[in-house]
Amino acid sequence: MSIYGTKMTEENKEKESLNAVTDAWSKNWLVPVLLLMLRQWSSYGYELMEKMAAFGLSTMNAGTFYRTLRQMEKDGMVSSRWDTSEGGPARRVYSITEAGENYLKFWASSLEHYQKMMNTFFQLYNVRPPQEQKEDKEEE
Amino acid sequence: MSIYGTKMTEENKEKESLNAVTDAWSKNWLVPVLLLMLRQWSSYGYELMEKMAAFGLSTMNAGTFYRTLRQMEKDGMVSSRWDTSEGGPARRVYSITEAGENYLKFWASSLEHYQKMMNTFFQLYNVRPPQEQKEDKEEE
DNA sequence: ACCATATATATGTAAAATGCATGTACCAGC
DNA sequence: GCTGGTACATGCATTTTACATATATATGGT
Repeated sequence: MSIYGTKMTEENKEKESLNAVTDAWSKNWLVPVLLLMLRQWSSYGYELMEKMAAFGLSTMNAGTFYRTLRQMEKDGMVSSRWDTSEGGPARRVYSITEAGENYLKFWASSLEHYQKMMNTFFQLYNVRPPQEQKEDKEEE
Repeated sequence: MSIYGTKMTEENKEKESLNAVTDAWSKNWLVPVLLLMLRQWSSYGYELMEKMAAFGLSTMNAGTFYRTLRQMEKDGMVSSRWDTSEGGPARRVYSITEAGENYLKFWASSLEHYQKMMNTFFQLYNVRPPQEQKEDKEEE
């Protein structure tokens, strides 16, 4: 399965720059979405990675993904314990912490600021369709 | 650094994590906002930097800012020429290119996708206030 | 038993991005 | 001459990221 580590064969460049943008989004959303998931059920890296893919966030490679989780634990947003009850290799099961809940709360509030940015962007974007004034001088 | 949490000197933890998030936003918005500005008038780094600050995007340091512009030129989104007509040091004046316009167009369309993400986030965020189900197991 | 595959996590390392300080240069005012 | 503002650039150390690889457990096929 290639949820992770898909290498690009370099023939479709538009798609490439498209991914450049969506990847930037994903990077910002990774932590909050993980916290959202963990707020519902505690879970472990491999499963979270699959859910992220289903969520539409093209995850980075697995290594970085796991390291992100460990970093979140260092930052106190989640805590982890080993689970060997199921068959197969042991799972590191993460649970959201109080600090993680607070981070989510903060994230939600900051989205409003982001909403304003988006509105401002569209205002500026729609106002003047790109005409021939590129070679102007700037006034002061 | 720990984020927004249980164990921190509480000096100004909110401010710290707030900046962590808004900086991530700013980084994403830098290129599209620069292109928006250049679509209106060609301009140069120093002026663009001031406008960005006025725009509310806490810019990175000047060095990285200039490097970003040069990188945008390498990527074909802008083109530049020297302007020595005004007094003072020469200015590298940037103009948006066709590719830059296309990038803006793509950015605008991707914002719609982003809008959906925000809505999904809030749906999940508002549905279940954090109760005591953290210690659940996952089903299959 | 042997081997391939899927599951599950982690790390070594090189490349890329970033922050910070510093350098170059032009001009105005004192 | 000296200082300060404007304008752009680079050197270098730190941080972040991608990519490949390593470790370990269980299952199914031959």
